[in-house]
Amino acid sequence: MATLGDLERAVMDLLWEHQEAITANTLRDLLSQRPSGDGSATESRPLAVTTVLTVLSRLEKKGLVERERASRPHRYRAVTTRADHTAELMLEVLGSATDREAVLARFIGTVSDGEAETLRKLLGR
Amino acid sequence: MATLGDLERAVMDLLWEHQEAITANTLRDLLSQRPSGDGSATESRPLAVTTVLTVLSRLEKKGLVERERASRPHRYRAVTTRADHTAELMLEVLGSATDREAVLARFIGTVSDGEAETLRKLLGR
DNA sequence: CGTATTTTCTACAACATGTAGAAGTACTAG
DNA sequence: CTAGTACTTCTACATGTTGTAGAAAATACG
Repeated sequence: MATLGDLERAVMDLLWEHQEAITANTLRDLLSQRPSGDGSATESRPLAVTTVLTVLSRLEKKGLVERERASRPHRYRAVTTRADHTAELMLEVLGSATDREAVLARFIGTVSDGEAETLRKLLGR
Repeated sequence: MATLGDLERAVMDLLWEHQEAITANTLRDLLSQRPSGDGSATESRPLAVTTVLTVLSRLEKKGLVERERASRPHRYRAVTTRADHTAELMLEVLGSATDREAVLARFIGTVSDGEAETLRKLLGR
């Protein structure tokens, strides 16, 4: 599976938020603003741009990101939307099971009421 | 997330197949029979029993396996069913999304017809 | 008690990820 | 065209995870 590390994840989140392709420098700036998830006011030193670039090429290799090599500071964008990506992951997980129906049963049984309602709507009753 | 390696996965698959708790030695034997997934006729890869034991304690630490320390050759069993585990994973993935509805929409859109039918039944009021 | 079995400790190679300096390439102002 | 600047690619290392197993310790059996 394509499991992402924390930084990779943070980068993808930013790319998913921006429909426009953005540069590594922009990403670095955005990353330095964003608190590192745990809520602690860790005003840590910003990442080196090379760090961001490394992560971006890794994400590119994984097929999650593509870059415009044309524009001088290369611009990067997510290949899929976050929703697509997440749905794909879910399908991948589901696909790994031999007993799909049983999985779906547990899944439905645990999902929130609101989500169940959403699903009902989506499945067009 | 709790991502499993190939061997860990193979061990879990075997434990999930056996409702009875089984020993590391039994597992090793079962593993040596099982072809390594890729279909190649790679016969016999006799793992050392310590290897299996290491993997089992890691899985125990991850909370996926529990062991009966009482019986002399310890016996191991999966804590949850495979279906439960898979459904949990799916929920975890879904939970990581900010736009749950969108994810569910893609998910439903991609699931096979049969599965959609199953879901309809499961959600059936 | 001595030996065979079982379990735990310790170790290492390979890979993934976070991190970034060094070195190379290209673009712009003179 | 040239030097300096901006950008990209290479290379490197620390840490953590997983596959793999020998060495050492614990336990059971005769």
